[in-house]
Amino acid sequence: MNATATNSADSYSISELAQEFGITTRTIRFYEDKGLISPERRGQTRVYSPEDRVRLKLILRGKRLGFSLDESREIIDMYDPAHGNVEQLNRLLQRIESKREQLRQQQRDIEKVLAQLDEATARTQAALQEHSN
Amino acid sequence: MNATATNSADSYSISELAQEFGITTRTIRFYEDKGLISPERRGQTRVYSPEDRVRLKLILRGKRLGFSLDESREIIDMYDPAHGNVEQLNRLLQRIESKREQLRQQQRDIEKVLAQLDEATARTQAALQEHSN
DNA sequence: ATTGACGTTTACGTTAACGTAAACGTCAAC
DNA sequence: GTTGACGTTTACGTTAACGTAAACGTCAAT
Repeated sequence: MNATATNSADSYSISELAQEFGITTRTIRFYEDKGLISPERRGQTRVYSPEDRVRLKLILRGKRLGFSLDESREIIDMYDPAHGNVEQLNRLLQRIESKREQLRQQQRDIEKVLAQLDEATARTQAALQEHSN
Repeated sequence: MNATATNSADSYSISELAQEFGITTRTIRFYEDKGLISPERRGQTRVYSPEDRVRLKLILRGKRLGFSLDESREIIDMYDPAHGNVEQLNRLLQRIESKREQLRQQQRDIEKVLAQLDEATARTQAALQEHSN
């Protein structure tokens, strides 16, 4: 009765996710190879949970920020309950702060480039003015 | 009389730039191969102007934002006087706006990830609390 | 005149992140 | 019963962005 949701519960096929995020199934399997996603199997077939979907979304977000898959994995791993000892937890806090600083740098970089683009727009419009004379 | 500025005027050697920006000379030559920088030659030796230095800085900024060298080149090329006809100038405005939109997306992404990191910090500190009991 | 520090060119090697193709299984539809 | 859509594994290919090594020139210092 529904074209997109063939399955019973809250799950997705690989091609559903591929289409939703505009990537290929090959890419999704590649992420699995790299240990970024671990879908269940119904026989041979991969079945993706909402959590898997979220992880995929986070990976692609990291990608847009120029993060490598390893970096994205790191950030994702920061999210779940830290199950380590005190030393590990403190190192985690360090890594988090380090990422935070990197992102702040990116924010500054973006501001600079946006300012550049403003100037570029101004100059281009000025050049267009010339043509109208 | 000066250790860093051997040359007469406002110019840099390849190793000076490499050291300043924390990259290798190989990398700088690679950028030249790709047509991103075009230093002058004093005989065989490359001599970099302040403009070359700025271009290098812009390349590295793009790199931090996850831009490819081609994308960085595009942005840099947007900066100089647009020497084309009206059609070209209008296409340039389009590309600029497109880049702007991409950067805005990155800003949103960064905000999301920063929020994630805040949560991660909170959970990690909570886990540390557990250990002190 | 040889040693270093710095520069050069040429060229093969490497890693990440997939693309692409082959060869096959499966299941509903015609 | 075969066609087509979707899934699978296996494996080789590709592009970007450098790394690394070889083999050499140059110039100041010892």
